[in-house]
Amino acid sequence: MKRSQMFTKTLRDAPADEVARNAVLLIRAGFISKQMAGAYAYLPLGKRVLDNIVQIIREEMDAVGGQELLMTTLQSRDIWEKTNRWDDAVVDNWFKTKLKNGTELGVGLTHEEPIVDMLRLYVDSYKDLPLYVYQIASKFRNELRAKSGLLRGREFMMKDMYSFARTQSEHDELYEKAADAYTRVYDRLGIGDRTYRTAADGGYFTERFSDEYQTLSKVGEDTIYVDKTKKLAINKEIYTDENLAKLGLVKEDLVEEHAIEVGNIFPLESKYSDALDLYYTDENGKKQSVIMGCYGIGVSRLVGVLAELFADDKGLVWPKAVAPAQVYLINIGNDENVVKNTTELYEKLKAKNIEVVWDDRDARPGEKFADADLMGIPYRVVLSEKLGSDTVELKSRTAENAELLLPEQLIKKITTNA
RNA sequence: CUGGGUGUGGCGCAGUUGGUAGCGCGCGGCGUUCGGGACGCCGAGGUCGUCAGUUCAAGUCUGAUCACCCAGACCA
Repeated sequence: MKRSQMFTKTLRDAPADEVARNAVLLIRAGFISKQMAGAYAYLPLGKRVLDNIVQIIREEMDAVGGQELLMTTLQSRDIWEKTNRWDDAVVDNWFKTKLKNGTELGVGLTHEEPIVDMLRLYVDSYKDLPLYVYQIASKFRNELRAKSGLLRGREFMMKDMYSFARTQSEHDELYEKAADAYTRVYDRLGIGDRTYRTAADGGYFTERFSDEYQTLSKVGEDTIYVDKTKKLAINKEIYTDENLAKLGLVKEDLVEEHAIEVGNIFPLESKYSDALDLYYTDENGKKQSVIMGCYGIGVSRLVGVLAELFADDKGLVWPKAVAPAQVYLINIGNDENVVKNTTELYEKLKAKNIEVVWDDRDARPGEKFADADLMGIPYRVVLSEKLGSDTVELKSRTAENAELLLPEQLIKKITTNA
């Protein structure tokens, strides 16, 4: 993509109505645009990051047998009444709307009810189970207070998966398989080393513990106690001697940390399946309850988490796995040969399927460097008269110094490291 | 929802005791520049969040309202 054709621009000043680092940087760099408190539009660069994260999650869910589908945002009231989750006194962050004829509808804040209700048509026999289904879609929650940029919005992108098992032990297997998939997702996103599986309150869903995935960060809303050796943690909300014993954690090994919840998984037992009449017939012709689990990842929140975590005083620093492009290509000056060589390199990189933003604007070097840094593209490549016609300069976003290479060496280096 | 704060060209801000709006960035033109956000000259762009009121006169005072930010509570 040529920079001169991108419709977004970078901003020198931070927006006045944002304080959160993730929002400030993402807006300044032209990745997102605020529509209202808690609702952000994704501009081309931000959309690419979001898509890259989505793709990683999709691959890992598919790898454990997840089947992707897409439910509707509009939800009918009656199924939510069956589980007693329609009443605003019970679930207070609903967005609700009405049909012209007055019928009340819910705007999807989660999808247990509609998914279970829909599956009644397809799940009859023990032969139809076990099953994982998931979707990646927008969720709407009427939070009393949106805050922290992408970390807590009213409209956000979420991956929600649901598992359906015949027995508790089969469920436990599915649950752990999904947990492993979560670990792989966070590893691939570059936050595996600071993300902990964290025992938490099952909340509305279950008497058992749920598991949150918490990424250490000083801006996190949650307080957790981490056992770094065991790679486990416990949320402050259930931090009692009794629970520590249950989890096999020892107080002396725990460190208090702030963290951002980047995922959570819940054992649901048969709470929803029973309430919505989803049963199966076993080998003996007997009606049995379906044991469920649900598994959420805040996809758009992850964009914010990565922006928040991987940034320096110059701007964003994307991990290669999610960066909107791998290379920020810069020609310095408008010398005929430099432009010609840059054009050739640009075409070569594209031919190798390396995503590249070419800053072809008639701008001064400092401005191009500043934008390359602000946008956080992993590699910066410079061509100039000074370097001569067969030399290009490569600098990684996190490196202090640049190195000089031949164009072919550059391509080789990027393709092997990318 | 409770408490605190903020709304003035596209963005970031200033605006004295009420007297008809100004700066920086950005934008358009010309010229000089060209390895870390250059410089000069010229130019376009604002019913001061909205509504109502006080006043000869309101960006400035009063009331209401909307929006946004922060802290807390809330977040199944």
